[in-house]
Formats: sequence, structure tokens, C-alpha cells
Amino acid sequence: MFDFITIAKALTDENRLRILMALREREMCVCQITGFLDLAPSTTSKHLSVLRQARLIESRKKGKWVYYREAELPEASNMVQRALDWVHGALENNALMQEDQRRILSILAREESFCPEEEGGADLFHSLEIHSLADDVEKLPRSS
Amino acid sequence: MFDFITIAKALTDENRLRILMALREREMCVCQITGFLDLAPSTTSKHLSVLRQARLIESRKKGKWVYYREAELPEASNMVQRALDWVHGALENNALMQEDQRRILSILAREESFCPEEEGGADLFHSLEIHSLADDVEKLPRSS
DNA sequence: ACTACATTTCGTCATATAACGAAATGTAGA
DNA sequence: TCTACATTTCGTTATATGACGAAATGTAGT
Repeated sequence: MFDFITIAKALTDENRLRILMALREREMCVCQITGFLDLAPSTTSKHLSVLRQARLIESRKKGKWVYYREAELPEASNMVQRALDWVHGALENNALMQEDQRRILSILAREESFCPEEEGGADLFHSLEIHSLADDVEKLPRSS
Repeated sequence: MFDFITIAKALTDENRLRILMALREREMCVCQITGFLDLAPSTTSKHLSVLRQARLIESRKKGKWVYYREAELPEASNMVQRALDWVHGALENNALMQEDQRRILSILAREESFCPEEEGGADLFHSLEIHSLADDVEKLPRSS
């Protein structure tokens, strides 16, 4: 129950929905997300924290940067999976989300030099040295 | 987008989730819902209004009573249908929801006399003289 | 018209949340 | 160590929300 409400609350903010839609396509670091949302870094960080506590996204650290990506099986619960499906199904044709895709591509092109993508090259979804979620997420009531 | 956020917000309150779960099984009037939630009638009414504006539930009037039920096709959008599926799938085994079922059956038995069910008899889901939702729901931004 | 009662609306209070900037934390490199 | 920078945490402010009781609205029956 509290898990459910935590997830639902995470889905009530437009900027958090934009983050979720963006992370479906690619993993991104905080400064890139901050760039396309056009928010203060502290605000972005807070949004990411809300999404992470709902277990909708995961993170890994690489040097100074923290990369976020959508929750993946098998860590993601059925409830999380269905929530993500609902979000993506409902918003994939949304105009703002499509505009965001353009903004993101532009940011990625511009910042390719100083925000280090995977050293392998253009491969956006290699998950190296995964920063396990369970280790640092605050304990939440798991009641129901 | 605003539709989505309106729905998500409607799903962030425990009492509203209890209402949605209860209405999956049967239609109920406000006084019955108030009874099993143990809230002030004005609070219940407000919750129902939030659910109705999200188009998750519909209502019909019968004499002094207003009966609420889950949104039904074809009025319910895909977004609403998927939201309801998510709620029911996630909470059907929840302890509080199952306890509610017992409370509701007890209330229905006790009030059978003065809260008029369908005149047909025990048939809980006859939908006569449906009070069309589109007529009285405030216009919401339908942007995306 | 008057009463009884179901429901909604309104006003108020306490709490939650999104935003920001400032300060703290952590890492890479000089 | 010192600096630069990415990120998070903290404190503050403005706004949204859930709860209630009181008052308004609407309907059925006397």
C-alpha cells in the first residue's frame, strides 16, 4: 500500500515524468537531466531522489558523475514495471515529451566532450560497475 | 499530460484507493462509503469529487442518494482503464482492502432497509438511468 | 410550506511538496 | 594539499492537499 502510494506520488509531477520518459531511451547524468529540464541542480537532484525511493530508477556512480537509468528487471517489482508501462504508454505521443527528445539529443551532442559516455563509444546502455540500489535507499515500510 | 497527472494525483490517497477497490465489486452511495471509511461525509464527498474529475468513477442520482461506480467502457479512456487495472492488480491482496470488504458487507446488511438498492432485488449492478458524466464534470484542460 | 435527511460547498487549519540558493560532500587532477 | 566541479543536503518560501464542521443545496414525504 505504501509502496503503491509512494510510486503514485512520484508520478504526479511533470518534471519527474519528463525524467522517466527520457531515461527510457538512455541513461543520463544529473547535469544532462538538469540541462534539458532547465531547473536548478538541487531541484533535479531532489526529483531523482523521489523517483529512486519509489524504485522507478536506479543509479550508478562514475567518477564525479552519477548516471541514472530506468529500473530494470529483476530488481524492479511488478508494481514498478506496470507503473512504468503505464507512464510510457500514456505519454509516448505527448508533444512535450517529443520536444524533450530533441532537446536531449542537442545536449548530448554539445556535451559529448566533457560528460564522459561509456568509453566503448556510442553504446549508451552498457551497465558497468552497477551501484546497487538496495545498499543506499532508505528503508521504507514494505507492509503491503 | 494534465489528464495523466490528474489521475496519478487521485491515486495518491489511501482513502481514495479504498473507494476504488470497493467500487470494483459493487456500486455504493455516499453514506455507505462514508460508513466503511469512517470519515466525515464532507471528506468522503471531496474524495469522490477528486476521483470523478479524474474520470475514474461515475455517478448516478436516485432520489436523495447518489450512487458511485467504477468508470465503464466506452466512456473510460485507455489511460483510465490502465490506471484502474494497475490499482486493482497491485492492491487486490492487500490486507486493509480485504478487511474493507468485510466491513462493507456488514454495512450493506445493516443498511439494506433504508438505503434503497436496485428494486430488482439482490442484483447489485443494474445501471438504470445513468447520470452522464460528461454533462457535469468541470471542463479540464485536455491538452495531452 | 415544512421537516428530515443525503450530499455538496465553503472556510479553516495542519501538513506536504516544489522551487530556489547556500552550504556540505565527494572525486579528479594540478 | 589545493582547486574545480558534480552532486546532495539543508533551510526557506509559496502553494497544494486532507481533515473537519458549518452552512448551503436538493429531494421525498407530511
